[in-house]
Amino acid sequence: MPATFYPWLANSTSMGPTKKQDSTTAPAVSMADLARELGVSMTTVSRALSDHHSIGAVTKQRVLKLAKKLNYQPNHLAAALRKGQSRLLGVVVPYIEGKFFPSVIQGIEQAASKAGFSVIVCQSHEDVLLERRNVETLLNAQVAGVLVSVARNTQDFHHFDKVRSRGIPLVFFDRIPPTEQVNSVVLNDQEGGLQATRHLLEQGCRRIAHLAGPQHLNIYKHRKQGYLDALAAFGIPVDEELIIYSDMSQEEGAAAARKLLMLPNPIDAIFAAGDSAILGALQVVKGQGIRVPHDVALAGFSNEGFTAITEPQLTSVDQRCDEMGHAAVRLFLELTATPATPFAQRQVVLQPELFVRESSLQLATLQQSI
Amino acid sequence: MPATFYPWLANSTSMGPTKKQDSTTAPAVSMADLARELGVSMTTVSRALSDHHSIGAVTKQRVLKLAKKLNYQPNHLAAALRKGQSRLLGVVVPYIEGKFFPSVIQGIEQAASKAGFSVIVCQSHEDVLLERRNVETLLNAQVAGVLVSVARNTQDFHHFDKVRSRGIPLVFFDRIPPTEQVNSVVLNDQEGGLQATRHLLEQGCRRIAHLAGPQHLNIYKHRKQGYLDALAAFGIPVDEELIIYSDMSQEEGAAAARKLLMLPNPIDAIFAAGDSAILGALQVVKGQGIRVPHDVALAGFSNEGFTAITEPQLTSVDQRCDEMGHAAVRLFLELTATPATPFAQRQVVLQPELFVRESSLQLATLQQSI
DNA sequence: CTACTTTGCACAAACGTTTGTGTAATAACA
DNA sequence: TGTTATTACACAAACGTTTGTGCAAAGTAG
Repeated sequence: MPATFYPWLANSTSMGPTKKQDSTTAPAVSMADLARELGVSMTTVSRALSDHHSIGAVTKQRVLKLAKKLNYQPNHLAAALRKGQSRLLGVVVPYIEGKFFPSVIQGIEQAASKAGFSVIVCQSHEDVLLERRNVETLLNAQVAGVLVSVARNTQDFHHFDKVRSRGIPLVFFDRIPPTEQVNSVVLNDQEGGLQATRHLLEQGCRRIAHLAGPQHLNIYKHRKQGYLDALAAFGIPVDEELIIYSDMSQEEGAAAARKLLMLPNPIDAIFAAGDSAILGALQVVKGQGIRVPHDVALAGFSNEGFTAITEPQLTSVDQRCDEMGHAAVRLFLELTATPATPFAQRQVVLQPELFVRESSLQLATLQQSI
Repeated sequence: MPATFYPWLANSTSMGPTKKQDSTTAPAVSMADLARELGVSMTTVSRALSDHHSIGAVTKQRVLKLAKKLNYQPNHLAAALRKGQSRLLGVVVPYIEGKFFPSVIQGIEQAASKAGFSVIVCQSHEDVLLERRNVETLLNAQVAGVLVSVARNTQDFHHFDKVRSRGIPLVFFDRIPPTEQVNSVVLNDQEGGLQATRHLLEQGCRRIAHLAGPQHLNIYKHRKQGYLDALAAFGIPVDEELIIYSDMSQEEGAAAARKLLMLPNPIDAIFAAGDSAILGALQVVKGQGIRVPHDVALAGFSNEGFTAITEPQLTSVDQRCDEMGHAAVRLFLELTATPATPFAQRQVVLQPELFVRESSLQLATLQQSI
């Protein structure tokens, strides 16, 4: 297939040879070209294209038509430079793996592109230093807004002050600064913990263990609180023996399960604050010949992809990842619309959704329902 | 916590009040500010910062020092505008889900940020129209390069001509245009198919079925070819009955397995060109009480996350996702370094790696090795 | 017919860089 | 001492937009 021809190349800018002698490089057509061709000023062209009221209808049409014909492509850089802000949206996440962050990014990209913004992503790799540098990078790129899920060990949040001080909308999602008053969109983790635990209770379980995550992270604290709330609602006393803390890894989930199964008073369910942990637990439980969900029911958190392919499939709380991306962008758009409000930051709380699967459907319940 | 103070705000630009009366907005310090402060020209400042040879060592030091002190942040937009190219790298992928694309993006982001580029991602959602618009968007953002994995149904590749005609490096990865001569980085799918099948043969399997994907897609064609090559290398005749074509979904994988298990002459292994298909097959095989790998060995392609958590764990060919991202960026960097070469496009072929797991480890072999 | 508003457009100055050219001063060489 | 390199910097013109201001012409009200 031969290289595409650009016939209009000959007509345009006949003043001297092109800058670079590279024959493959086609010059971009600018507003000046349109203005010259139409015999009007650049002002008129610019205002016609942005539908300014001070331009007559006929002139607008002439400009638009020629723009189409010459395939005029606006140089966003120049516009951004002049206006001091671009159509770019900066996103900082710890990493792009697993299910959660890719899905959120997917949601962000979708909503942003609908609003005419492009998304530029950075990873902090859970490193505050990198996170700081990412923010600088984004500011240098003159982004119109910054969406952040902070690194795990970030304690100092001063690098975000620069964003605010430049008047750039700043939205945190999922992982938000614990102390400060910020714009944020988070999941209602407590509600999620409540839903899962209540579901287990409704299935007839009465001795429900909880695999809890690091309590200095809000999400895990809230999930545990939901667990406690559900127990309280059913009038079941909390047995601290049944709450095991871990880093939520598959290995520690397995270890926790082993410990739980050795208790003299046997458990009949486990709710883990993470899917990896419940997966580890599942493997241990099955390995000991204990039937799931017949003897022990299981429920996790995050609704990871693998929950639908284990045997039995795992009940889990869905985090509404794409919805979180959408919400973050929506919040950003609202912030750009309204003038900067240093105080009165906005919070959006998403409601989780429990996906009930085999691992928590008690046969007893099934029989009852027949 | 009070808003951060900017004491130097009082000293700088004492000519009139600030543009906007927004007290929260801090002005960015520009090269002009540095120049004025030091009593030199902007030229000097600019060249000092970019380490130009025509600037004296002492002057350079003075400039650098003040830049640090005032926390000067270069406006990349302005530089990009002047130089006609930014430090942005555009990426177009079909979607950001599953394992593959997020991992590749992760690799791209890593390599790009190391080279001082930011990454801006777009999704085509497998839609040529969106893909086309994405490319326009990226061009408007004045990206320095474009990295693309084309949509499934893209047949017309003219929208990429614009990229080339502007002299912007264009690299395709994984999903590349079949007909054209392009810069690309792909996996050696044939080698992957060969490795997996050969492995099954070495485990003692002799009647190996193949779940093939749509043959109009190169990746699936190549994987099948690898399968055929391996059989040929072992002098085993091809039985067309054992090759089943599908869309590689879990459902069709299951259906294919059902069909295969009904053959009068029983099979002893299945190699699927995708992990979802082999997962479907695994479930059917187990459901019929057939032991894996004892009676039938299984191997898939992509090394998805779930291959390590099925029972038994699934052998699969790893696609070196992050390596693909790195390679794509490397290729882009090489292209920017060398002047545009319309012909003689470069190809990079990555070697896959077989991850052997339980689903293909024959007991017979284990016993032999004792 | 005058005074005032609206409409439609042009002029020119920004935005913050980069860079070709000019030009002193100093150094090197014959 | 005169000629040429070299060093170190300044001037000013770009890059492609946006936008405040100015200024006619046309419309409207008195």
